[in-house]
Amino acid sequence: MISTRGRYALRVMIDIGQNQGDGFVPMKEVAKRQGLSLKYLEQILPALTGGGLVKGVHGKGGGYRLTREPEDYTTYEILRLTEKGLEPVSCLAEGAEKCERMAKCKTIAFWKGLNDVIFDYLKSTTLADLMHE
Amino acid sequence: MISTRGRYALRVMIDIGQNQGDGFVPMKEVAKRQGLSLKYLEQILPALTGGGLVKGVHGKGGGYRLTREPEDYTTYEILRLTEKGLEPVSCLAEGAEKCERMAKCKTIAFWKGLNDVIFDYLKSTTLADLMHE
DNA sequence: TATAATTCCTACCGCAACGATAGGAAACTC
DNA sequence: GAGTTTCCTATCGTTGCGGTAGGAATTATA
Repeated sequence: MISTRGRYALRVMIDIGQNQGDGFVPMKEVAKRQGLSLKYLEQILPALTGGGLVKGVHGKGGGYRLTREPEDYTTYEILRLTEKGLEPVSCLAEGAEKCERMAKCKTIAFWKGLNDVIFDYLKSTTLADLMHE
Repeated sequence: MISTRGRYALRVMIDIGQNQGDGFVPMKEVAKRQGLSLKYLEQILPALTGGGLVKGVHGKGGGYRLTREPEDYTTYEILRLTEKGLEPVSCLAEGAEKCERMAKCKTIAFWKGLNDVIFDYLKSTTLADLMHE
């Protein structure tokens, strides 16, 4: 289940892309436009700047800008940075402790297959696709 | 994220299918074979009998049997009965309160698309596929 | 009829994550 | 130095997860 963190991140990225012009978009405005809590968004955005998806500048006249063209972001990377785990089952997650039943597990291939269709979909959709919806 | 309820349900269904012969499979044996808590499984199985996926008989010599052939179960219906919600975002869930932003929401089509690839995958995989893994 | 085995029902519990709210520090502009 | 904005961290109430536990109802067998 995708949480609000990832969903809001997507909406924020769209909003920035549509409003940045050649300046910076302050979160205060995004929060107002999107009807979201500013304080909550402030908690999400450092993950996006940390991943290099947006550039944030402090102070008056500051805010955020995309660092690339919208068609060069996949939804996968936006969600990966903001969600705890995108994998549909915990044993496929990154830092998962190895399951000793893995070898004879009859369901693991099935879960990997599910993981693949999800990741393929997320990697094939760009921010530009969402902006021009 | 699929929880242990759904994952265990899948493993239990496989186990029953492989061990039922022409009798009934007691959960006690399944729990031992699968290394799972009997008490926890007892909590999951009523959902499956309620959905008509297995038949449970009480008492000595009792246990569970599949009600159909393994190729006639999709993983979708097994998970649907045992998981809270399979939808990747809450606004697509069954009893979700309607979002007033739905009309101008730029992400809803994206989420529906994700929902579709997941459901298609789950509906195209049968219990027999898992048993013969 | 008694006993053992099995499903089924319900309550409880500790833990972690979610979805924020809040306060303030740091950085930047004018 | 005043105002604005990002950034960092702490806190909080609620909910769900992953069980444990006890016992009632049902059935076969001795």
